[in-house]
Amino acid sequence: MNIEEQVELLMQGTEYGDEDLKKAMTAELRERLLASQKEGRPLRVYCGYDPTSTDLHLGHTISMRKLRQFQDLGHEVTFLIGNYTALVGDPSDKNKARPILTQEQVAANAATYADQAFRVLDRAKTKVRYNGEWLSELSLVDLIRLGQNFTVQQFLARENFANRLDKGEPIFLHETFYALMQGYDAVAMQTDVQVGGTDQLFNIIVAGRKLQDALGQKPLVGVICGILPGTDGVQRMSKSTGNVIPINTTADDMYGKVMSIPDAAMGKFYRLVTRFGPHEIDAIEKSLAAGTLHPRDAKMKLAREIASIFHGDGAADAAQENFVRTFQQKETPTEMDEYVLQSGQTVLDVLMDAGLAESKSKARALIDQKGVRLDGETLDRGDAPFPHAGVLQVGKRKFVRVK
RNA sequence: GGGCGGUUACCCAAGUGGCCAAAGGGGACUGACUGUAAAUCAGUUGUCAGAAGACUUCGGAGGUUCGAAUCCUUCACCGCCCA
Repeated sequence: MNIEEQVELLMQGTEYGDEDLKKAMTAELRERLLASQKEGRPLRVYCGYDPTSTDLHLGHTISMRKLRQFQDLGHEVTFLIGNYTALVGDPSDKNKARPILTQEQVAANAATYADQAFRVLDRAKTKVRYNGEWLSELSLVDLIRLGQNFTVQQFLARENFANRLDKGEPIFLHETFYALMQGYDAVAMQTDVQVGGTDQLFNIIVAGRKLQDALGQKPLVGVICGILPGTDGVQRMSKSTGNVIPINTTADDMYGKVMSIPDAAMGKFYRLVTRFGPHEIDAIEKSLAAGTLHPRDAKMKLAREIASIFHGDGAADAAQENFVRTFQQKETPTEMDEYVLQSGQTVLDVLMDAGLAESKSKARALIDQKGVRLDGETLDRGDAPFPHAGVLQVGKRKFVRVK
């Protein structure tokens, strides 16, 4: 892959919100890649993760995919665990008071986090480091000196803060330290390239570059990844909006959830979380536009790719077969959970007990809505005894074999 | 330290004494249709009850009232302004 193609790949899916900045970063990246090639020195690339939660979803993997691209091009990638920042408690996506994590919790979270990350990253080529390594060494004086490189106005101009100021939402003082701490990470690791989401634009472009410059290093190149929408196709994928595609789920579920995204969102998914390069994606979009590729097939390709990343080709193919069988041919899946019928149970009892409904009210609603079938026959009496053994179906995609 | 305001269901948010199990939006779920778990349209979304209805819920705890998400007291957390 020549340098131009590398630049194109590495800038795929990036979003700077400003054309000039994007041009500048693209140019600097090109320059860095050329220098790296000439000197035979891999670029030092990193992305930081605060292990505050353990349930990763597809949205979290965007930056990992980007790191992987650097990795595949032979650069040195560090998966930085923000154990020190996590101890402080990041309030940036504050909704609820974030509990301060203990060291043990952070370590445990970090372990599961890294474990999930290595489904995207190449474990053998990844350095794992903790920012407590150097942040815990900083004294108050050091912090003050770092702070001397910034003005309050710079922080207030930051979109994130400006919005919150406008809306009367809290801005915690230590959030300003956050940028400094993160910037110092870049310095401590002598970073060439830092990867992050658009919410990290300030921390990366302003804080990181400025501190490096002030401390005599060449300012890093920021690779700012775009935002992945959730299953609704519009809002950012996030647990609180309930539109996530989790990493720790079955291949079938993952495949199906990807199939449920609106057609319009496919482009972003292709660019942000798959292994496809610019030319392949381009070709797909051209055929879509020309009508030679059916949107459903484009989405199936996407779903298979994503399932394959996390579960391997075999499981992804099986998921695809199941999908076609169940939803396109309306047949029952080959494998399903089993439930042993007990005497005297009503339809409602079985729905509840087999985990197909959370409450009797919900179960009743499902029956009223004609969403409950036994061997293809719609059941309309919840209080009636369960008729007979067979395949119990709730909605389009929940099946249980009742014995 | 002083003054004012806020805390509502999965999320956002309306509601300022009965018509409130609580508007609206998002999400989720179901049905129809389809090209798919897309789009579109319709419906459901506290719990229990076959139903009428009953019970629990609006930051926590008390209180006023025939009646409270709404008024009072107090506690907790948060915001804004002034210092």
